[in-house]
Amino acid sequence: MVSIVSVAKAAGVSNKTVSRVINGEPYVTEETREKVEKAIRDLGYIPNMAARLIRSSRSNTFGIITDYVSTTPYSVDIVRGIQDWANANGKTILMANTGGSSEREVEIWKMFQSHRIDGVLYVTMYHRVVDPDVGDVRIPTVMINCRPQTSELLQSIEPDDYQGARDLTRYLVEHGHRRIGYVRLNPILLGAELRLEAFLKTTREFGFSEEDLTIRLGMEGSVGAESNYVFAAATEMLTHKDRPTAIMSGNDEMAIQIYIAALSLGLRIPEDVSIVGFDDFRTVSKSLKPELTTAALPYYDLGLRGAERLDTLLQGDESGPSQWVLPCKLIERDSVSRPRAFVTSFR
Amino acid sequence: MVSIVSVAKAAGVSNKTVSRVINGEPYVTEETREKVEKAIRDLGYIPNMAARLIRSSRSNTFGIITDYVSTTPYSVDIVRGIQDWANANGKTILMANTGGSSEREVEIWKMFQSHRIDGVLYVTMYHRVVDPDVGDVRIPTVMINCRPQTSELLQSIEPDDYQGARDLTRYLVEHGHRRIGYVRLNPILLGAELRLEAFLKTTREFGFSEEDLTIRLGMEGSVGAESNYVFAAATEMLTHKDRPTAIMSGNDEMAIQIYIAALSLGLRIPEDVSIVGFDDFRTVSKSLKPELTTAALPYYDLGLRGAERLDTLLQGDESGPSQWVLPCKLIERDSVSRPRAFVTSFR
DNA sequence: TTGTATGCGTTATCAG
DNA sequence: CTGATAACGCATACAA
Repeated sequence: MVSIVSVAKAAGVSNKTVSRVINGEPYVTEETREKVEKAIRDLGYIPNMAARLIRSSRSNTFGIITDYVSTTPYSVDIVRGIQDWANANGKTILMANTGGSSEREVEIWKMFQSHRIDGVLYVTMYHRVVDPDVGDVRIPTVMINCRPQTSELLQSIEPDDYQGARDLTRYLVEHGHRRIGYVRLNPILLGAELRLEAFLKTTREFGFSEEDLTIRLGMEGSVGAESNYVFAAATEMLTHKDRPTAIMSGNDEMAIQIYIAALSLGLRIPEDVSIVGFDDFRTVSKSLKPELTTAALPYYDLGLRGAERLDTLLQGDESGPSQWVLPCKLIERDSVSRPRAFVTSFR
Repeated sequence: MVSIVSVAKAAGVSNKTVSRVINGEPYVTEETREKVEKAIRDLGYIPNMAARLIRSSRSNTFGIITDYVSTTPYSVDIVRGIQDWANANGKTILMANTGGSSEREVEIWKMFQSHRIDGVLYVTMYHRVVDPDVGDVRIPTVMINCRPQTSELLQSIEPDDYQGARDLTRYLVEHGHRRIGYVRLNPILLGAELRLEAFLKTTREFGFSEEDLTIRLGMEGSVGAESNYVFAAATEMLTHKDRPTAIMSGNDEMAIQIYIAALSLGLRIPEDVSIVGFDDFRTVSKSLKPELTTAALPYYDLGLRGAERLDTLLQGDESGPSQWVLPCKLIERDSVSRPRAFVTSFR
């Protein structure tokens, strides 16, 4: 393996001079610099990070620890956001996932420690509360898409499920819907509660009563082994005599079943039923016809900002909120129109 | 930072002895070993990988280089397979993705080199032919889900799209379908060609003629910016007077649109049209009602086997085929039945 | 502007 | 079985 010494020999200078050139330090003649650079090119020298790290206790490496995120389609964008930031800022990424095992998690923290990682990004697939199993390892950490159970002083950055659901609800109301169905997410997810709460509160603000709302549970059970009631729930809602003119789906994935239920009953979307999703999971939201109006979870930004935040933290800047929330963006597509009854009665 | 020397001091032995214990080398008294292990625990010592690497030029680290894989829902399972293998075998994973940029790719190879990575897993999101942009870096590499353009001696491991499509076609034929529609994948994907070829050849073997088959292009254009004709193509097929009794979809995602097209036309699935997908992209295939019969791409195994293969390669074992293909598994669910006309005519 | 000596945490050598 | 010491590739202090 070609080292700094061999380059020095080839260029006829000392190792320190080579080091200067590599690290762009001043006080090197243009001439010397060129000589060294040529030698580097000729020998194909590439610096050895490990050796560098051993001296300067900054590895310029971030660790990503995930639960199932790398396993699942949803939140990979978080990882992409992190990677892009790391790429742009010369950091390396070490990645590992726990698969839900607490033992494995302790091992991972040790592994991170043994690589002298500068900081950790703790990422979860679903927006949820977690209890990191750090063992006795202590590395600066930013939590992404989750918040710590214990109120430890861990920084976190999360999506604003509440605001997203509120915007979606308003959007429906402003389109004239007065009977709205709601298919709930699995209650074990943080988003389930936040989104439902926003829906309930917002409709109440608009003067809706209990009878205007039909709320059904779509899924329950542990992640990966859920019971799925979405199709049945949607079918039931839509066959009711006072059926809702719009349905709000816990997420985009569940909206597939709502579409199918509606179409199977001969209902047209959006003329007979408007539908909105949540997440903007493109594979689904753009495959549905008409394309699905939904709220985009700020996954990519969560990753980007999280990495950025970790970096400022590492530079000793502890200012800023310890819990940070990023807004969801309403994506208007074609699955919502004014309800027919409503349009008719106001003509 | 607590080092091997501090442990040695605490245990009252030499650093080499500590090293022996850590690496499980023989020739250490049980008594000494326990003394050392206690010191390690007490001090919370964790080995420094960087320092270790500097001596023993094996980093025990694999690099994963992806195109857009970490960006997309599809093939994350490949990464999971790799991670699981790495985890079970004490390897660390360094991950980076090119986002399609060739410049970036060269940088990544350099970065890998500078970390003295043992080997690289080159992973693509879609099954395709690639031309790795290695620069002048040379690291043992296994390609996953893709094959090299130039016939360099790079090992590759790929899914058997042909066999998967053949099995699916047979399945349809064996269920009595004699008029089959086919919605093609984007032709820039390797799978598009292989799957279509299998479909054509298999139907021919069963004595189908051109008129029995309706083949339409579902998507085209560069990845991420495709033109999408699936809904229109399916609608057209299904309104034809001699409409197919079954449709084979290029993949599961496209099947969403086929479902919607069918249902919008008042057709029932599978009674009026049977539908099969490809990929077993669960989020979709299990959300569709009836659940989608499809062929599962062996993503997880691709990752697992790929990592395993790279490891044997690194141990100097060059035997085995340079191109290895893993079968797709037919996943039988509820979107296929015998065609009504067929059943009737044989009663 | 350049070079020399030393140390980082580990493993390897070889003598005890 | 155990330990003293060198060596890995680089950065840092200090000297020239």
